[in-house]
Amino acid sequence: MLDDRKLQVLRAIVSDYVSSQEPVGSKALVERHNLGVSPATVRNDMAVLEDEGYITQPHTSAGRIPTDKGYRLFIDRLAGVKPLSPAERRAISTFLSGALDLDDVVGRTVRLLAQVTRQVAIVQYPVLSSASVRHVELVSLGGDRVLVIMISSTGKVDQRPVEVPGITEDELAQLRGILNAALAGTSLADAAAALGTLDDQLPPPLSAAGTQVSSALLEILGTSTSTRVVVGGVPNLTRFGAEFETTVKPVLEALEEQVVLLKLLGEAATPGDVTVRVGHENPYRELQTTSLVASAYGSDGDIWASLGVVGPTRMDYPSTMASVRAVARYVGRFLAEG
Amino acid sequence: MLDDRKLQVLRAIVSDYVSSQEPVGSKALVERHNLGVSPATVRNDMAVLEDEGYITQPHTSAGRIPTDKGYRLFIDRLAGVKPLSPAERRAISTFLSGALDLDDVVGRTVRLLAQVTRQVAIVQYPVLSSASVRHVELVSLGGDRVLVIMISSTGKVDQRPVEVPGITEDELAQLRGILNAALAGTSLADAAAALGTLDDQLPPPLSAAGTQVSSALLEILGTSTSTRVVVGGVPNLTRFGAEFETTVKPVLEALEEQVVLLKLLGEAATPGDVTVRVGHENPYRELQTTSLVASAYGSDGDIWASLGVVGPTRMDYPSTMASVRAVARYVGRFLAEG
DNA sequence: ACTGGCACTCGACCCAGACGAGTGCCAGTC
DNA sequence: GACTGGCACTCGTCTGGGTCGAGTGCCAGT
Repeated sequence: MLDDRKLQVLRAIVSDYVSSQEPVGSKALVERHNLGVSPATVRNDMAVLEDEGYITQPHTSAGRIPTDKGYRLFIDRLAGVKPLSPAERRAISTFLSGALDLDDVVGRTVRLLAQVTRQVAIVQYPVLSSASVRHVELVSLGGDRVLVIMISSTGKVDQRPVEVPGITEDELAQLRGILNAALAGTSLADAAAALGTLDDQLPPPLSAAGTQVSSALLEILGTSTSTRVVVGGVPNLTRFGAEFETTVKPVLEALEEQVVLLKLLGEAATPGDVTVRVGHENPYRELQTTSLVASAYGSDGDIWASLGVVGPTRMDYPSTMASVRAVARYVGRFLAEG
Repeated sequence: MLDDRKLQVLRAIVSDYVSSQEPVGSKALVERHNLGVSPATVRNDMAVLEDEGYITQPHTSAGRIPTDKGYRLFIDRLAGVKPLSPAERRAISTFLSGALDLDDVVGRTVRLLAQVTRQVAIVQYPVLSSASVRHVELVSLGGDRVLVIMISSTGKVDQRPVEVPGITEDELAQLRGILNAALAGTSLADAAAALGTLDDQLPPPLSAAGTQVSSALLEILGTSTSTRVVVGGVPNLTRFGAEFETTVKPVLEALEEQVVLLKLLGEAATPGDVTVRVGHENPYRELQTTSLVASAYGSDGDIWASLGVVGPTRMDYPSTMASVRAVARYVGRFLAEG
């Protein structure tokens, strides 16, 4: 059905179209890639590829452009891995040195990814159900208010204020000790359970406060497994194409929806490997004119979160995939050491 | 020079152009606003207004559009305050109820502002040199690493890891006590000074650790006076106009530059009042096709930070200004109570 | 000081024609 | 049977000319 040369033709179409943004015809194809056959032959091959749904014509007298299905085939079977340029390699291996804290790491990562891929970059804050509670802190805010702080083993800090009428500093210290004894070192998943049994065991003067505090902690644990994402490189969308209001607006809207982005990245969950969703393979209508290239990152098969880029379906998949993979690996390694 | 009617003509031009986005001619003006004079008269007035630089013609056979100078005059002398609609009023007074923490407050604010103004909203995290240190916390991360955490009276939490070789839990507790005794309750500005004198007074076993920790605290104090900004409503830029690559891209780029945004908002520092920068009044070239409407927010003359919106110069100034002012006031009040 | 009238400008729109890239098909060749 | 050269055909893009009309500036008249 699809012999070797037809695949080669498809590959040539994809690569020409990606670089020129214009429908590619048989003659130009033969000229630029030495296929060893005449334009007429290529035309026949193209007709077959079109029948099979891999390419399409915008209009009768124009060249062909790849369909989503065509890109898919290209990615699965035709894309060689394009090695990173030395400059990119260098940028990736140095961009995190000197990072201050987690915010800084994520911020730098998103900027780097946007820069090397020239697409919109999306980075999810690391979160690990396998992470553990490092420390719980209770701080009196004066009056009846107490700030509950939880620090996880990733260095992430969450806080939440609660109302605890009439608690003394001593009681606070006591409660702090009990909480840390019970929670410190437990995984985030176990911590929730531990909190449940804890409530009953508190001495009466603390029980009211304990209920308040542990419900705050539960909230923190809850939100802490669905973290934020950060987006960068939005200006790159301007290279998207002419149709502004119709094409770019939905994408911008999707990018402001944390929930959508989280789901999107969440589904790209195999670490080490790069997941690509081309156009309509994407479940979100707003993003069906785009492709997502994403990868999970983590350490030793332990997935922390995902990152990736979103761009027009006509993107340079080989190098984008290479960049995303490289960045994901590097961030994983950096955070594991850090 | 500019008699009453000429000003009225300018006002009419601005308001018509803002709503129609198209150059407005003398005839249409007379029809829509009952100026009581003929188109020819209006034309004469327009000629004067054009001489003075308040309006301009895109091309010879077109109507007039306001210049930046025209908008400026409009804002200073002609814009009546447009009262908020009941729906807006309601939205503004309820959008913060149930906010969880500072992130949530800022996030909700930026969304609200973007929604009611239909522009790009920018909200700066509250920061107060007049704020004080609520609490300093040191948490051992295992090994030689210690996490330094500072909580300010706004509820903002900053952290930074430091290397402190061979410190014991006891010493950590001791240091924590000393630091809190010295810093808790002092303003962020005074805290830096207090840290300086503290170093000398530490008992020898703590002095090495103390140096590390206090330099981390100084960093936190430093960054804590120049906080982050959050941007929302970017999809609203699609209503900007046709010229995409040339007009919108620079704006998008500016919006990704935290530094630029901070400076921009920083200059809009009078609380309670709304500052407007029209087009070229703006120091940043990327934003000279836009207007900024901003206001500081705070409590009792105590400025915490600023918020505002960025949009095309042809925006509805009266209602945008009303919305920004209302939101700024409400957030200030909310945070003061909260 | 205002108005009605008039000549003028110039962008927007429409139409027709030329151009050319690209196609599909077919008969011919290796 | 696979490939090729040739050819008629399609159709989007570009160009140029012509019309239309909104809007202007100016001027003479009230």
